[in-house]
Amino acid sequence: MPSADRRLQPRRKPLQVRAELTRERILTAAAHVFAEHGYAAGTTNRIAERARISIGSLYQYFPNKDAILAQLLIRHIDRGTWTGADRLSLAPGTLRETVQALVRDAIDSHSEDPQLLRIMIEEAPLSQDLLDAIERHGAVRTAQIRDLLTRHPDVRVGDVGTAADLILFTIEMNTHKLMAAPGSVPVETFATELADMVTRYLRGD
Amino acid sequence: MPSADRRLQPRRKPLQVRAELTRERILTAAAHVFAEHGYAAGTTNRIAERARISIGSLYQYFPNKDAILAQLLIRHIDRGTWTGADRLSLAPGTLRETVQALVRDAIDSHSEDPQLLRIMIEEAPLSQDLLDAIERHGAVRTAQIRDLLTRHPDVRVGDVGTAADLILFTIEMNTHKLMAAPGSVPVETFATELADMVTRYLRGD
DNA sequence: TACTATTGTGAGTAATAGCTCAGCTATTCT
DNA sequence: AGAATAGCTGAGCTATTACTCACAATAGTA
Repeated sequence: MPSADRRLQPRRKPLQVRAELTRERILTAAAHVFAEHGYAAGTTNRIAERARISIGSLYQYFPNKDAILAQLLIRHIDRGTWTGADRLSLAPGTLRETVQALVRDAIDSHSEDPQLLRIMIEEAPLSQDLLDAIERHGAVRTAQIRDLLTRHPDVRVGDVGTAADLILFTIEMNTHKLMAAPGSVPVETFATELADMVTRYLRGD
Repeated sequence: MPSADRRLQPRRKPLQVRAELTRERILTAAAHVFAEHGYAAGTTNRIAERARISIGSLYQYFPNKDAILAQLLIRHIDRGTWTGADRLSLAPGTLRETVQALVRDAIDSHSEDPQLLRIMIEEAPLSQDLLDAIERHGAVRTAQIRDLLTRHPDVRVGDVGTAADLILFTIEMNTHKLMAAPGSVPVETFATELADMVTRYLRGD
């Protein structure tokens, strides 16, 4: 763990303001390009063109194409769009309310840029470093939910760890499918049913 | 629907036995190569090399790279690995037994070559034709499950259509995750919990 | 054996995309 | 102002890969 993957590190640190701006333009452009064309067809030249900077500048701040998507993904995670439910560890409430909040947080995290998120989830060539980071993050969330389930009086489930994994993944993937599709299903209905399923499961028979 | 996507049609029909053999070798090799290297890195030259035929022969039976993966996917669907639960439409039994059978069928369909299936699901560049075929197939399955739910006396759910979508997708994705990961979770435990979740949901409060 | 149709070959082509580098411009420092 | 540093440029290099085509080999037929 002492030596991080150099292939994801920038080759130059932006010191001046305009440099930081350039970096931002690259990331913004990349988000648009990846969302629109997908990862493979989202070429670095296209990104540079959209950012209105030269291809050379792009490679001043990102050592390779993968690093750009990695940065976008890390930002998304850090920004808390995947961790919006942290507060739930502390907040009380009925089981149904709690689960509904989980579902709503998932929907929120997918609302910002569903297309980009789809690309990152489905097409990104994830490096081991990035996978580890995501894995660690997932472990934290699972632990939080496990605590929550353990504490809640209404939860009656065999193994709390398995249950935490199961409901987190189920909520995440169903939400992903819901938001990625072009409004084919009424959001409210689906969200309610999803919350119902999880709630009934956690309550036991 | 009268004009199928020509880009997926072979340019020559195998008439002799050795030709059919060659075609088979290509598909077998492609399955291995895609599973091992992924779709992008699974080059046509690598496939030909593994099949021990020339790259030219490969392009005699498949017009392009996409068509090879498409053929593998179509085979998988036709082979019934995704339709193993058809019999459930007729078979009676308790709700829990029925759901458990659904889960087991899903696991079976993912057992054969989980890596290849992962590639096909996550990395395949699906043509519209192929998407339509999958869509149609999915609609059939959903209809079957909807019928099943409608008929079963123990099912108490608001909208049967939404419920069918929800449980099919949930079972499919959870199974996919379970089988794609290298035995990180005990299969039996997870399968039981998954079946429990779906069963409790369908039974209503 | 001679003829034809089918099948197989693999060096080579065309297109694409990630990425470099020598030189230029802008900003900061003294 | 002049020097030093930081930032920017974009033509083009290098590598890769899907795919072609002129030809060779094999199988079927009489």
